[in-house]
Amino acid sequence: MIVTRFAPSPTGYLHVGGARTALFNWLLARKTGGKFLLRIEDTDMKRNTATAADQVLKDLKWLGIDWDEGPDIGGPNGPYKQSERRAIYDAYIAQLIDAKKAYYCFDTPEELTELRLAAEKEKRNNIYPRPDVFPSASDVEKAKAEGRPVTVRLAITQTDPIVIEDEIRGTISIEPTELSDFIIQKSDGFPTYHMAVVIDDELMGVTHIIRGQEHLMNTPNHQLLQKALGFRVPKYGHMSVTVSDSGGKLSKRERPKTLKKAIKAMADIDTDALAKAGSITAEELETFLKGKTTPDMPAVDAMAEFAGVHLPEINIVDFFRSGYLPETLVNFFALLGWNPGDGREIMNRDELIQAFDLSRVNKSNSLFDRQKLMSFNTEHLKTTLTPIETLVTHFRAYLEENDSPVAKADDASLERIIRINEGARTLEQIEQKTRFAFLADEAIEYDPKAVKKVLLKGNGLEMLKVVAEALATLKDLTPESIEALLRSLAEEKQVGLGKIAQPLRVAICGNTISPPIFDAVDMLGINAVLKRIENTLTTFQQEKD
RNA sequence: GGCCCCAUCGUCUAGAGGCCUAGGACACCGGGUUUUCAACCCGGCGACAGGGGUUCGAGUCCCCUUGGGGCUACCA
Repeated sequence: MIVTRFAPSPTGYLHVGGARTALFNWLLARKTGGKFLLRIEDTDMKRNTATAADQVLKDLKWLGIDWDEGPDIGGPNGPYKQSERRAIYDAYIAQLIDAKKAYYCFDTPEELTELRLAAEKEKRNNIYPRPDVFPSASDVEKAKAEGRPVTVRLAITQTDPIVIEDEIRGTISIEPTELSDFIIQKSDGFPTYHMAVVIDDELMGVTHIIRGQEHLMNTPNHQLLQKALGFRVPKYGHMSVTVSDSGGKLSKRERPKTLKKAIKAMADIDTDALAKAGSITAEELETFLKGKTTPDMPAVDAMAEFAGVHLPEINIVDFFRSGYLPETLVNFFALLGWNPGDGREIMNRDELIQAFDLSRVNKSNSLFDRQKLMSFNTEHLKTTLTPIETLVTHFRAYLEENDSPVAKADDASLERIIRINEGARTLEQIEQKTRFAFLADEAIEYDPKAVKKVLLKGNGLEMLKVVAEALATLKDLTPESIEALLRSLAEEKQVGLGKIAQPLRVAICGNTISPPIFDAVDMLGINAVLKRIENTLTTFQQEKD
């Protein structure tokens, strides 16, 4: 049975790269009827945060990537947090030391830096100088007494090339002379990533490791470790990386970078208010704009919202907040470096699982194209692709996350809203087009451009009066009856429907963008419609005169 | 610098030596539809990085060059 895993280190939100890695492992497991494990790699005590681990789990769940064993649900090979597996690692490290396959080191960080600098200067690889005689237990005591750090390194004694049979890249061979004895236990007693990952994958029965290209050069080390410990070698597959369409790596830094650029371009922004919006001091804002410091993510997000800047989505939550569907992301990520080979692009989860094949994964890097993502979202937003109940659930979650007034609507209304907005690109667009119906009549904000073009120029206001009179006589209010009424009105007045619909639209929505006008009127209800027309007439009649 | 990986339209890609006059999708441009924004329909633009081989025949195999990426930590 194929067993795959996703092993994030909890240092922040789940990002695009991590989600893609998780997805490929998950697809492989689901396709083959195998198991998919989740393991938290929290051996770096300096970087981990407890909430980050929970957030990663939450993000995966939102994407619909589920696991068969993991920190929250347990399993036969737990615990699934590396910080809770210390005893296991210690035993294997002791085993390697006893067998003289690993040895203690007592170098200070300064000494190691010196070694590295010397190697750089001489233009050679930084290979750690292995002592001829390995330090003994008493040497360890002595070093500790002197206050020196104690670490453990693996002795690399193999002379044959290390061969990686990569499921994606084919055979890769590396000379052992390129490899340095690396640390397997840190001075704080924790194993390094290399040690922990090798032991866990063995003990948890992981058969296939699909990971990013950044791990390719770790693999010889891992294989050496497996050999030294008498473990089996799992199958490896190293995926290409995905880079951002705004240039460079798809990294967290993109959001602050974009914000900084946008703020600098705004000549007349109130910096004090901006700093306040981000809950940072004016000084902090200043150093940020000078490029010296970077505020934390919540501050960046808050300031972006204040300034009305759209930040590039990097983390999975960013896509959620921007109104993308998890179905879209899963579909899109899967196609970044893989394709079914039959030309299909828009696929749901089951189709992806059905079609997935490791041998069709590409080797070349790809660019994250947000426009294509948006087009995918448009497709997944259609009820022909995604069940309406699913769309309603996602829409409600989106509305609640963003504190939208539309969240007041019941499920039946949300369903209707989604249906009449078929063709929208994101949930955000649907929300923007619909929120007019959930605001107080007096809270409508008129778009000056729309007012000028539709109401003040020409006879927009007169038409509005006519429409109001006609609507007031309408008995049963349905989109169909409204349509019939407005159409006959247009005919009677010898004008196009637009001459009637547009003023009405601006009157009830405040701008020229709305769902189809008949639905918009119906949704709002006749009383509110008449009230808003009246408000509009009184507000702009004088302005025109 | 060293080691490793990669290379087809702007982007994601199809392509397993003759099915290639290189196909699709997104984007872009033009047109249609239309009560707005979208969506939708039709059409168009547009690529084998360069150079050597191998072969009757190369986008496909080999080599070199160039370009891009990754790694080079007591981070994962």
